[in-house]
Amino acid sequence: MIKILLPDGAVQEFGADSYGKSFIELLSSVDPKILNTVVAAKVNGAVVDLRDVPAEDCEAELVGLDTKEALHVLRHTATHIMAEAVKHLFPEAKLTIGPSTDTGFFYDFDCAPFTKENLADIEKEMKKIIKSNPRIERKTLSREEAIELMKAKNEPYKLELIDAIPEGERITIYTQDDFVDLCMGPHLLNTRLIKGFKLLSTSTAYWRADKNNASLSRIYGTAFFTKEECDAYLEHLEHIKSIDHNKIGREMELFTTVDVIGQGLPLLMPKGAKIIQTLQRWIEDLEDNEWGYVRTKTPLIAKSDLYKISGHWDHYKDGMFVLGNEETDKEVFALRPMTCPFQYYVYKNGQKSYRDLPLRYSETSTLFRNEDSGEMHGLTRVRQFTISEGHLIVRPDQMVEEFKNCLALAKHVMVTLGLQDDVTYVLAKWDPENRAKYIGEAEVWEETQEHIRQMLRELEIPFVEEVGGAAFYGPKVDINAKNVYGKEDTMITVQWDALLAEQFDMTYIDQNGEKARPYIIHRTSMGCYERTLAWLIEKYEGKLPTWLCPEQVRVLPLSEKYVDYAEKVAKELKRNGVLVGVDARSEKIGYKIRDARKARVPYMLVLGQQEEENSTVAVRSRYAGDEGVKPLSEFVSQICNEIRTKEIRKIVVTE
RNA sequence: GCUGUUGUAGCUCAGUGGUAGAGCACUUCCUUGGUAAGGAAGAGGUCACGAGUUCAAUCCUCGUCAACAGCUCCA
Repeated sequence: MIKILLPDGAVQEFGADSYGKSFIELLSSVDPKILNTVVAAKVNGAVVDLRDVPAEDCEAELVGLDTKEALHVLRHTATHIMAEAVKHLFPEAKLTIGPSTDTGFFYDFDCAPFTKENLADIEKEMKKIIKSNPRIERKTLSREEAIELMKAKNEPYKLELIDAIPEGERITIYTQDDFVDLCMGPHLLNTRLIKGFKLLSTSTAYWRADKNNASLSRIYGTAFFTKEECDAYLEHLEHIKSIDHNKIGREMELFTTVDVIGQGLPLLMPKGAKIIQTLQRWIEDLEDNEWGYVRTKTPLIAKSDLYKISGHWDHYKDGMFVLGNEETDKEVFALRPMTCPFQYYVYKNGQKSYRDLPLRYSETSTLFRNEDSGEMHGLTRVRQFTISEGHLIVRPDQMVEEFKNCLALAKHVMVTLGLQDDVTYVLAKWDPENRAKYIGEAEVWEETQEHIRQMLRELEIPFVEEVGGAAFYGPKVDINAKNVYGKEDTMITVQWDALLAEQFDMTYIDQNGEKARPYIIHRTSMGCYERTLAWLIEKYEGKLPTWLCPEQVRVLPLSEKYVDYAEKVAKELKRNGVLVGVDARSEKIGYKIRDARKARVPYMLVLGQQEEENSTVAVRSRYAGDEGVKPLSEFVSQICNEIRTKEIRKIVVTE
């Protein structure tokens, strides 16, 4: 019996006389109109083509146009149409792969790179094809037939793909017009469903994502069932561009880059530096005063000998900035890419008792990593950056509690920054299938991971688990965040390390008077100040919480005769720890308000509301609109309170 | 690191084989107490850097540096 759940909610059953018929035929027998509202079928969770013949004991639902799966089908078909258009215009282009993605589709061709003009031509050709509404047909071929076909079509990459298909798996091709592609499907029945599409960009990509392979020309595009959705998405892309930290961070004069200084070396300007200073002071005080950390300050460079002990010299030399020449110089130095061994030697100064532990070392640590030249991006991927790095040296019996506290601190930081809902906590585990990569016993790994799992639950932190992501010495928790383009970066990490203490011969004297190995926790509470700033800018669209703003209030005298008064007000605010600017220029108030908005200043005080000085001021808030007229003292205490409590105000976009 | 695009005034961008333009910003003066632009005048650039071709290069060629996008990487 074949059961199909129809769009109207009814279940249609088909008996033996319908066996061997495709979904298309079955649905047509019920009502041909259904085929205009569905694009695929779903059997046991897998999306299958309507051209498929269902099994005799099959239960299927239909994939309607409003589903995520349908969009993938649509986009997959769109990328085929694009490939057809490319083949029409550039017959020499060789096909490779062209999948749909969550936001659109792409196709990689082996041919000369495409230009913007090419893109417009290809789009035109696609429109022509869609309008002609070609029949999209599917054929199942034997391996030999498929090989012969692709040989005849002169598609070497497709031959390679056929080669990779496991023996016994069905090989299908889809055709429309003169276009043939090796493809598993499913695809649309009707190209006219593609009502809105747009080719977005070109780039290159390596064949099979391997940089030793041929460089292919890729075209990105997106497609929707309606033109409105497509337009809305394009608008969304524009919006994203307008909140990219790399754009508005420069506009807001938070940072800049300079050719002669170098790649990945942004300059933090006064406003950007102020924000980072605020973050840094907050974190340092928090760690030292409330979480029991002690501070170290260790060198930014060290002899190569140190890195030879730590293993970096052998495994990470390309990633380090080396000072000097190994061949000719007596001593060679390198800028540090991490702080671990430096803090280990702080620990190793003097014998430690079990009573000394845990020792929580923290350092606002500047690191240098010689990233590949194409990797740099704004403030998120740089060659010099500063993190609040810490190493906790603890007794094994203290490990769980200390690890949990590190997670709790990380959560506190995220919550205070208003970012807790935007991050993913990842428990990176070992891979039991690949034991060679890890050190230690399986039971210990499983036990440790269960400890961490338990901690995350107790702290009410939602998390995902990732097999194989652990460091070789132990599991870790990474706190990841996505930028506006959806790219994920690690913001904070807490790592369990029961191993390195041995490599560095770190010991303490236990209760029995014997030498024992401590455990180590590597952790950050603010992973990278530069990256965090970038993320804050994007999250708040440049409108940072007041306590982080480099300028929290701007005083705007309505005319020059209020300038003195404005300065008095500014002084009063400054005395209360508020970062304040005064705009004394004599242009119309409109200019001043525009400038303050451009600088994303949370509050504006418009002076001159009343004849009598010191009585009241008009308060405008970028976040909450016009707050009206109130006594200055009331306003001062309001904003001071807000800064003290690190209140995250709800953002109301008024621009 | 790879591929492509880009680099002209503080910003956004035009433009040309015969050593440069616009709008905004800036400065001065006038005007104006009120929510994104009142008027007038002025100042500003080795056209990223270096080499080559040419009588002549901002423009053409090559190299370098940097920015952007994608890929690849991220202990």
